Amino acid sequence: MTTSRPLRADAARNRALLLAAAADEFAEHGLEASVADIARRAGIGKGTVFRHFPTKDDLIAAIVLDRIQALTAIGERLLDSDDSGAALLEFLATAAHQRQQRDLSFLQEAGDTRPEVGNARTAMFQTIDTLVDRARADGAIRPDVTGTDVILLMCAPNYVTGSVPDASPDLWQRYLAIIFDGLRPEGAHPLPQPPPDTL
Amino acid sequence: MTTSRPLRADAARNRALLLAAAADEFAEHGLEASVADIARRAGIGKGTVFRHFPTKDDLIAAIVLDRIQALTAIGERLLDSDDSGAALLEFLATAAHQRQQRDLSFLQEAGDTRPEVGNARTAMFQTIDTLVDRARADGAIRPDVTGTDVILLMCAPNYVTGSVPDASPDLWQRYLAIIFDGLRPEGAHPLPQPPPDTL
DNA sequence: TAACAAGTTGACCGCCAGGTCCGGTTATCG
DNA sequence: CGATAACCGGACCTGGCGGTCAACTTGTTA
Repeated sequence: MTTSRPLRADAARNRALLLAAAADEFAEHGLEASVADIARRAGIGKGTVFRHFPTKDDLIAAIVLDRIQALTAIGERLLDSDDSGAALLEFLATAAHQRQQRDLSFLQEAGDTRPEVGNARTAMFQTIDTLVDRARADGAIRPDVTGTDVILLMCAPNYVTGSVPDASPDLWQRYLAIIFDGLRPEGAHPLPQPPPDTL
Repeated sequence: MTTSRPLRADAARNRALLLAAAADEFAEHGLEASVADIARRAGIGKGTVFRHFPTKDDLIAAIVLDRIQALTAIGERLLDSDDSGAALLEFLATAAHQRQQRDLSFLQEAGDTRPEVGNARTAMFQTIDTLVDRARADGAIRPDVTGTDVILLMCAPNYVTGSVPDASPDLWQRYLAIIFDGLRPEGAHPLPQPPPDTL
């Protein structure tokens, strides 16, 4: 973690503009948004983008890393909650709400092969595992679901909602509620397949 | 529906090879599979692809249309079932199983602006609506979910499963079961948002 | 304020995927 | 069997993308 020289004032401003613009553009058009569009939206030249991030994947990784760390922090904080079931639900709500609009499923796909992202992801997975273990121990969720299940399902509300043209921005809450009802112990039917072991 | 001239023998064979290869390639690599790869897989030239389908989107539309119609037929057949809840579950299982492996969420995105696809989609939606109405009338699913909800959720099991590297090909069944448990009346909690009206 | 390093920019490059086209091939029918 | 039209194929075109670079601008610091 060598911080080298401090960034020049305008460079720091441009970097912030760039990150914001990239997040917006990715939220609207998915990861295939072009670097030129991002630069235009940020009001900077395309070359500047590549000065801050040598590769488009590096840009994506930076945003993804930020989101993962933010989510992990929230999950960590929720570990102190009294109601473990409500804590898990709130975590899932935050996760769904954070990445608005389009896909940007930063859980698996994006920014792999970048060790920092992989490490952050692993940390987040561990936090989720703990959150789920507590909820299960308290009987807030059914005994046969695992942390991996929750990790996989946590993207679903946004995905499901993503294809509705004029949806309310809170529509994801409806599907999170339905899916979470499926995670509850009441009225649970046996599951036909074991959970995956590797992610 | 003017059938014009019957296709020449080899042309019909190539068309069949092409459709099969395209379906496989799309299943493996998603819609961004290249036309060149599809042609190579089918053992035909790239020009032949564009002879049968003027545009890649036309190719996609053809496959999507076929899938939609097949699904609609299955749904129609399941309307005769005694157990409306089991019928709905089987329909969702068929839908999830049909489009194996990767995304290919042919419900909304793909092949829009093509009227035939839109019409077929509308027909499928109506069939699903009927299926859901019966299940709800029989108390097999909770009263506050609509056909639109089911339409949106039906892609989720495959999506969720798609990002697991070495998943069992039947893993989607696990998540379909969880989500379907969320649709059941037992232990249902009130939903925070109304369903979308337009699709 | 002067001088330099850091930052910026947009023209430019190579690549790749969709789409075109025309010379060669082949099924079909009288 | 032979003529013809339908069909095939791959070289070619084109546009848009990620990424590079050298000339220019600007924040910084002594």
